[in-house]
Amino acid sequence: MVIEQQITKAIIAGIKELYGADVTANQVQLQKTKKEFKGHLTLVVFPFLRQSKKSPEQTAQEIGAYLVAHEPAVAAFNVIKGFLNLTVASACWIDLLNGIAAQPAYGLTPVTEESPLIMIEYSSPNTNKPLHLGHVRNNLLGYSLSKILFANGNRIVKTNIVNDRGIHICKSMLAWQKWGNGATPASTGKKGDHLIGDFYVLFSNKLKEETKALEEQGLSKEEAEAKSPLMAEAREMLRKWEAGDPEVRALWETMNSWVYAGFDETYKMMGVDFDKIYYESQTYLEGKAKVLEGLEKGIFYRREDGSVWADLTKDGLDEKLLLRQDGTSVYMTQDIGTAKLRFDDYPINKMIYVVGNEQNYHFQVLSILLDKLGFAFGKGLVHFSYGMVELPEGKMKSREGTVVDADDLMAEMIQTARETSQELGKLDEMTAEEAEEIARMVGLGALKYFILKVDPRKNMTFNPKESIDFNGNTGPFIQYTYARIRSVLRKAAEQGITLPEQLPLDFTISEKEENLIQLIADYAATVKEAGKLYSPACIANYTYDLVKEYNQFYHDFSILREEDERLKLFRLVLSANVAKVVKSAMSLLGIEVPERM
RNA sequence: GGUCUUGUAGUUCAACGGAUAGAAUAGAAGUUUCCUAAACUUUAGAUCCGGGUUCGAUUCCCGGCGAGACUACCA
Repeated sequence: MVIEQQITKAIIAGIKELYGADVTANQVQLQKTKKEFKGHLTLVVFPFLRQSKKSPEQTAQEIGAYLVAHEPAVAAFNVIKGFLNLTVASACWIDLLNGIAAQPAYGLTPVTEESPLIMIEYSSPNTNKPLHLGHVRNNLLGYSLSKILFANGNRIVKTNIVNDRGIHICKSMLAWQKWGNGATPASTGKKGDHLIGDFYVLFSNKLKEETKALEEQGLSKEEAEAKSPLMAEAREMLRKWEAGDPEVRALWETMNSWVYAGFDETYKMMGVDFDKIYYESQTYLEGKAKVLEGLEKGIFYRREDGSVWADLTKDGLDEKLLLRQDGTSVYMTQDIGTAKLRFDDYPINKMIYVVGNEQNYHFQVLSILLDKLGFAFGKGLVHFSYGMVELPEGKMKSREGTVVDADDLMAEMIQTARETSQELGKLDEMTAEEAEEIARMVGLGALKYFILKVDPRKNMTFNPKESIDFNGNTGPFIQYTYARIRSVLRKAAEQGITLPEQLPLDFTISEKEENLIQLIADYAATVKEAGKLYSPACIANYTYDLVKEYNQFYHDFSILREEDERLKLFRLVLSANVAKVVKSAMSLLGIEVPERM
């Protein structure tokens, strides 16, 4: 990074001197040299042909010659077509490594009181069923994004909005009342969220029986559902809830508390957390008030049946319902209320919603509505929209029972990690606790890495079997490399070798090693890019590149057997810094790395 | 129908408008007196189709075709 800036400056000066033209740093396309060519950095000279009025080759030759003569960092150059490949002096690379070694938090931007405050919402579960694979992607993306933005020098508030009210919860409650026989998490040994989820499924099944019977009498699906006594009971329960009926509220409180206990367990296992949790039961009234306020100001309008709407046809969208004819609020209304509360609570500079892409339209509308209502942040809200997770067999369908449960999934991943380790005899010398801890890190690392390495916008296929592959572009492979480096460093310490804080600059290292230093140094730029693009995938793929490169390098020789003491120390320092960067990068993904495995 | 997203090796993923489109996996062939073989080496294989902009297009624009999501008084 520093080297690039230095050379960019020299190039600008060179073009000024050679062709008398002024160019900006933006026009200087200095990129990493491709592997198959000699050199570290490549200048694309096509943009400068206008100034030089010469052929690409000749222009590149002239700039190259100038740089070698005037810029000490450039040791040599070669020209291929319109590409000027520059070789940077070894001493520069060692100097760069010294600089990185001296910074414990290399690549990370410190956060101060004055840093921008970003609120990031993710997870957002319903309280009527346990978390599934889709939530897993959401949680991992949200958590990783918060770490990445923090690493880029932002203050972060992680938040969760729990959909704790509505007809869906009433369905679970009703089923529990009717057929639950007083079951509790304690009495059944089930996690609270799973217990409630089971009752929700039970309700759906009973309802299906009922509507099926009605449909056979000639009613349409909608009519059958409208006439179903069970649905009527559920709706009645929701009405009572809204009216504050003490009995319904008490049941609601109890059942929600079971669910939250279950969620907490899942979040803890997943390694995600929140700074502030909002509940829709506490925000929907706020939203209603805000909508009525907008109605008074003439931003919205009321239809004859009493329902309240926003006309967004001028914005190229449809009309949107905000309050039902009975005055109750809808999803959008609640989001308006939640937004208001949040901005009352925190001086937020930017709001990011991590929500699936099926809600793209919703957030488009929300942004416009908030703007119309006079919230300064409305236009700037970010909907971090991610794609669906599919299975090799196709989409997850709750109706067909193909939904992958988050708890089950994590348990399976850990179990597979455990079995694989046992087969390989890796855990023989460890205590049971150590082995279990490593199985946990590896199993979850495999899951997290597999999901985060994919571009968030894209739909992805999650293959549980492949994800825990210990080869290739996977979490375990990266963890393994890290553990191996740590092992080398431990052995070095046992041999009484202490790593110098600064390496001398006056010895030669191989081009491969120079490339590796370059790759380590790229970490800082990668973190910035990930912050700009909101992309954990960026970090993941970088980490794999680094680890892969290191493995090839490492395979060629034995560091501890190296007889040249200076070279040995250099390689140890190099390894230590690879480990440092890998650990830091993985931490941005929310993945732990074991010291041994 | 409309809006948005997306289309790259058999498969899963990469590629600020730059060189011969990278990896991984599955396939084929190898490597262990070596700090952890969960590794490494070699090999074969892809940009949906048609136009346009450009010195140069997987990338940007237009038109097809395919996939997905949304278009609820569900959340």
